[in-house]
Amino acid sequence: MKNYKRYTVTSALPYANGPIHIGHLAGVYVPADIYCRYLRLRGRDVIFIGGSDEHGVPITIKARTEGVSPQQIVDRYHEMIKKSFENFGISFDIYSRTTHKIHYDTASEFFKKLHDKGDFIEKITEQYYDEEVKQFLADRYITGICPYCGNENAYGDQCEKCGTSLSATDLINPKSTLSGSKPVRKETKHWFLPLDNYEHWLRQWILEEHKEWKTNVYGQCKSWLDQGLQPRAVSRDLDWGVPVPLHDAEGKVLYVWFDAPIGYISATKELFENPKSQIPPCLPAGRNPKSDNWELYWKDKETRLVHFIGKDNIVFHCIIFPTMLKAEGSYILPDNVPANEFLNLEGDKISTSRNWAVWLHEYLAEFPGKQDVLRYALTANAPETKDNDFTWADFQARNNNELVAILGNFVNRAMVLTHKYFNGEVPELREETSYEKLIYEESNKIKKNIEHSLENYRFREALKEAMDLARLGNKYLADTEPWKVFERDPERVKTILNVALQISANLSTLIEPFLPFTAEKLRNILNIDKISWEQAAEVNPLKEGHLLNKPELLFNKIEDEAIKTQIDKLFATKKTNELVGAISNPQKPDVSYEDFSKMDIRVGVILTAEKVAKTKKLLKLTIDTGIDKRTVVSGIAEYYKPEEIIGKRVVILVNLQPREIKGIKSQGMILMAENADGSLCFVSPEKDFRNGSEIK
RNA sequence: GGCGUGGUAGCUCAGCUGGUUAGAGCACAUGAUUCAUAAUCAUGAGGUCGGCGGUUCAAGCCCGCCUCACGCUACCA
Repeated sequence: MKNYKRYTVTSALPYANGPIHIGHLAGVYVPADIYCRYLRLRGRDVIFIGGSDEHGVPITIKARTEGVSPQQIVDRYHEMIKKSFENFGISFDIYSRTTHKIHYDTASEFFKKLHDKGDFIEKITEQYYDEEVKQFLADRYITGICPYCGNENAYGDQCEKCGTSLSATDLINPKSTLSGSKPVRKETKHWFLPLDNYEHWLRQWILEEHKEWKTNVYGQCKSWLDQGLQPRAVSRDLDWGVPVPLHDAEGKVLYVWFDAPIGYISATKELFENPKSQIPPCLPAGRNPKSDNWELYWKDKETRLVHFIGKDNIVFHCIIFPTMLKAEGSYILPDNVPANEFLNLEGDKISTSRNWAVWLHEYLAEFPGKQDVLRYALTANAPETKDNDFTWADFQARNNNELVAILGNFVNRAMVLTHKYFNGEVPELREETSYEKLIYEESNKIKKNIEHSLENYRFREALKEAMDLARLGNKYLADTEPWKVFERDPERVKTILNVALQISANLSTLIEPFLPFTAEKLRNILNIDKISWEQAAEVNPLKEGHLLNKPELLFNKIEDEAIKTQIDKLFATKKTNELVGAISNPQKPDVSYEDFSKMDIRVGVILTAEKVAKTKKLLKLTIDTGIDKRTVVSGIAEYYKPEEIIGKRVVILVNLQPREIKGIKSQGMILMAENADGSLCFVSPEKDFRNGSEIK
């Protein structure tokens, strides 16, 4: 493996429209923090970059619905996120935000350079424009009638009623949500990054030169590359974001996915502009940027750039951003992108909108002083290779059976025994037996194992290995039984407790990346300063006669009630969600009888049914409508098997404009009832009426 | 439908280029022990390695088909 002089570590910029939850932590921030703390402990030159991603359409929508400005929204969440990260001990060198001026300048400059080099292609397309407020409308800002299900309030990108993804130009009677006026189509120009031109290079760079990337990352990249890349728009018509830095670009901003990763660069610049004021309180003293030149961290070949992200970000960090960097020309490329999978909560997907999450700020308030317990539980069960499940029962078990019983207990045993026999002074090391030599060897081996695991982004494994040192300590005490030996051979006990305390001191270093608060507490108990990684498990850090502080428990048991409270809270959320789901959609506006009577709805019967090839949802049906026998394509394959529904009596809208679907002309629409969960069922006449009977 | 990733002990996961009786942690059982937050230590039980078929002297690992989970993508009344 190449030896790098310095490290630039980034963690995905959280989107500033909501707080941080355990999914973000387990997937991105905890592993990134462990990695950086480890590197710092080893004295490596490293910067750890974070910040809020504050642009994009969802924030403008949230602002609009709350009747405040986008800036107010992002201010609120940025502060909240920043504070909870600090409290949780995520040791960013800087936690910046994409609304800072330095970011606007950096992103503009970046865009401008690519533009001037002719790296973009320009395309003119037609989009809706609101003449009243003189603005192009993002798809989300347009509502209208869904052409498929008739929902009156479909959004321009998606109909939330039937789940269909739409293009704004599909909507019937489009309406601007800004002014309520009818938008007009207008030509607009946008800039596209021609990813397809970089395909060959990307294939070589990823598929040939980075075979060591995690299989999920590598596989996802290969999938994208094999499907072929398309030019990607890097600008939007919007008034919230970094303005496109060109003369003819009024009302246009950089697409949030273009500007966000540049945020890593602008945050780095900001860090070096004013390093002193930026030191967050949670940063350990031995903080590390060893140069004062930000460019070294982004442009020097001897810098290792690592992006910690969740799996939803793979394409941006492995394909798009590297292409941007490559096109710009002066930047280095990521050496690795250790993307994690997702964390579920008690068996269900974490969901911000459904409030199905453990929110960091709430955890910190409800479990004060227990940052490390969550860090431990999330690391031990990190979704490194597949989606994992967080349960409160597991959280409790990790604390009680591992942190308390193995780590906390070992340290406490060594401390209590030393106070009991030697008044809290580190006793002298007398004659060492082969067992003590074995302990030294094993300790050193454990350290090497942790190093190897961490260098390869295997945090779960590394944590387990760190705990092995506490296990070793417990075993050592059980085997040597100092409480028995003391009566007949106190000299031997001196050696035993000396060694047990050395193990504790080494633990304070080896657990530091994972459990920084506990490491600090342990050092206080032992009354020692930080021990460097290089020294840990190499020399005995404690001097004979060194006075220890009073024993203090590193962890306390978490009782069932505390866990029950959390589970009850989630249960209440679930109940609320069910109630919300049970509320029927409000009645649509009145229609005239005339409008209704335009629809020709008939009783029909299904004659044949077959799956449409290469689709998941579609069945091709032949219906006897009483008028004729016709073909209808229906999206019900997830709920009905073709053979089950032949002969089924159904209700069909026969005069719906025919539409070609997957090359099949569909004449009409089968009426279905939809349940709250989106499942569908047929609507049939109660009696055996003849085909072609009209429904009125 | 296509592509990707995963399906190994009750739970969470290791298993390198195929090679002796498939491993670890937690949970469980038994024993030891009492310095310690009834914590610890030892031993043990527990697996047709998602299913079926194939290649091979030999497959958890290779190939084919199927199935389930998650993601991307297509198509979608």
